[in-house]
Amino acid sequence: MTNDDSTDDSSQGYRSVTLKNVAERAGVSPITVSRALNRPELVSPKRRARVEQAARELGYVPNRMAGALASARTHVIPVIVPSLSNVVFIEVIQGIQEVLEHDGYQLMLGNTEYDLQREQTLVSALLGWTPAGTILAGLRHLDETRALLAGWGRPLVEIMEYGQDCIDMNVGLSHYQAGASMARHLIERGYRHIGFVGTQMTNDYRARQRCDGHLHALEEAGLATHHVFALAAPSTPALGGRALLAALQQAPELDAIFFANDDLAVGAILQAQRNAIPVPERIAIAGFNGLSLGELVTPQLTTIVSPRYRMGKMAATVLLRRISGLPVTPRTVDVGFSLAVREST
Amino acid sequence: MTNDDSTDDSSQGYRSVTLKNVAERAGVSPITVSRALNRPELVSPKRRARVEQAARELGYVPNRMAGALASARTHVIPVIVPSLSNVVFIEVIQGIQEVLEHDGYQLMLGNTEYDLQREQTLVSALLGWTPAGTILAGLRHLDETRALLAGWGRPLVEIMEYGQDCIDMNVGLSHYQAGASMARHLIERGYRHIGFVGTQMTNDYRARQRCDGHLHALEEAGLATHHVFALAAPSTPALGGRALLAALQQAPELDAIFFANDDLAVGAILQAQRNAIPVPERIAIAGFNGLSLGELVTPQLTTIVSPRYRMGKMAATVLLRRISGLPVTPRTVDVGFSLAVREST
DNA sequence: CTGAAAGCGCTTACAG
DNA sequence: CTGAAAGCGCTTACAG
Repeated sequence: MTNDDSTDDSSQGYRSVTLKNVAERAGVSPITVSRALNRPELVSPKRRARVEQAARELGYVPNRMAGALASARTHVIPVIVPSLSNVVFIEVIQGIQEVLEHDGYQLMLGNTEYDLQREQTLVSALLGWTPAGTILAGLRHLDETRALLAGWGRPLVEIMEYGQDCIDMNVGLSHYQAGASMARHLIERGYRHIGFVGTQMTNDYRARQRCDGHLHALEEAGLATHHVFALAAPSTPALGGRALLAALQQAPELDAIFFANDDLAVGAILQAQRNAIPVPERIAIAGFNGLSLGELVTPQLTTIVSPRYRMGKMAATVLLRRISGLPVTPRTVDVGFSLAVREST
Repeated sequence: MTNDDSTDDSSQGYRSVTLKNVAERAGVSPITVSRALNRPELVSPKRRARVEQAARELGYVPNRMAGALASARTHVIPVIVPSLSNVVFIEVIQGIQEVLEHDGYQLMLGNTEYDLQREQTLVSALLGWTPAGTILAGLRHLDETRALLAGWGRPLVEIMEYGQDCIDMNVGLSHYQAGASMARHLIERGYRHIGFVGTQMTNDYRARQRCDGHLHALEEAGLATHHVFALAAPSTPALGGRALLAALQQAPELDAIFFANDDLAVGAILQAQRNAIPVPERIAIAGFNGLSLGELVTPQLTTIVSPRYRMGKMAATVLLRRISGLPVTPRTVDVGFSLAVREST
């Protein structure tokens, strides 16, 4: 069923109920309608009621484009992440969304798929919405992107990782330290042949940072550091399972594997179970993220817990503070991480 | 570090490079700039080059608000879903996003949290962006919402479920039939005391439809239909595990449980493993969705596979067809489902 | 192929 | 408390 009501609807040239229509119906000027709707305290109760009724009767929906253009301000916040397949980003987005929505801001989602060139295109397109501020995953961007954002002059939060050199504000954690922390745990437990399995490490430089931290810790302990397995496909439990088997075949001396994330690690545990490989006796398994699934598998997964939801909320909160002109100090926040030692190591 | 460059940046009254600025720099009229950027074939190569260079030098980003207002058309598509915690919606969104982005449309995300009143608020707010079309999860809405959308006059696709009474277009599957299909499978396998476990069934009426279909099939087979466990919290594997134990305690005669989704069912399998409850010998377990994790757990999960990603792509595709004025027949598509019989039943 | 004029729907100072 | 005027940055016919 198509619908052809009220106004002239030529499918493209469709124009809906406007401020002016409401004004006519309420018998006031357009400007009074605008005020009655946006700053009701400035309008007499009587007229306000008339306007509100007229708006309701007409099914008036304010045109945000016009409002934004006239006021040179919007309630749009682009949020640009490298992936949606990873639950981690979903949780961050949920934290952000909750805060934004509470204050009447609309999230606009961009997905770079770990491609900095796509990020550049997205940033440039989204700035065309004259957003009030922006949230961007990561601290690494093309020079062009950095320049664009630096010259933009509105609040910006870079999230996920913590480091120097942010453009405006930064809320994240050190992936290098997280990697080192897990490696030290494995070393303390007595493992001596520790491998690392990651995916898409060329583009996912945060996973690479965890790997680097891990390698650094191994080196410090005088252990071999050449057991790094880098896979091309996106992380899934199934891939983790296959990677476990492949790694054990290629390097039977391995006694522990640190997976770049919990998706892979959980898959490895499930695969080990299928193949009757004792974990952690034959091979210890560790992950990164702290997904709840890790507590349900047997053995339960040792992992590093990152405060994703909280990071999202915090990023949105400092952004909105800056947007409303309030001071934000410090400009950078390390949300940290914690090591959850469970049964798999 | 804050940035204060170029233009006057009073943080709110900030205005950026405009068409006019580019025109001045290129030594042409604004209208030529607009054309050079939007319909380059209408402009002489020489001027076009001048314009493009000026735009690049100035870092010009077109103001979409102004463009939208002037042309009465946007490239915005709101996508409204009931939840982001559920991977299912993420996959649908990915499918949609891929198609939209390819055609230069921007997805605007709304999350109702299974609350029809919130849906109404969101729809009304998002229509203010004068979107080119809309994608909305579900066929049930408040009367107010239906009226608003029916009067709106632009293309709309309702997704996830298939049924009569869509407002404009519909791409989905029958949850009632899916539920019945799984129940019949369990009956064929010889199970006679079959329970159903679902969460938030008051609001998640698609889960309720699966339950209804399941109950109908049991009734047809002359089996008891009173083993329905409705939980209040959102679905997680952990909750599924707890629900399994609770159900077996309350109704020890149960020999099979159909979980409303794979999140719950996978958790139940993992929990059974921990508690050494043989699956399917003591209790058969089935799910709904076809998440890949179901193939990794032991025993592998019997489930119903829904084509989420494909549904998302299809919905976006028919929407864009309608937006560009092409005919779409039929207006409703049943994407179907398939029963994946694995080890857990 | 190029430009002057009008207008999209709203808000912002500015007067009353 | 209320309204007339100007303008936000762009595009759309309409003339040349």
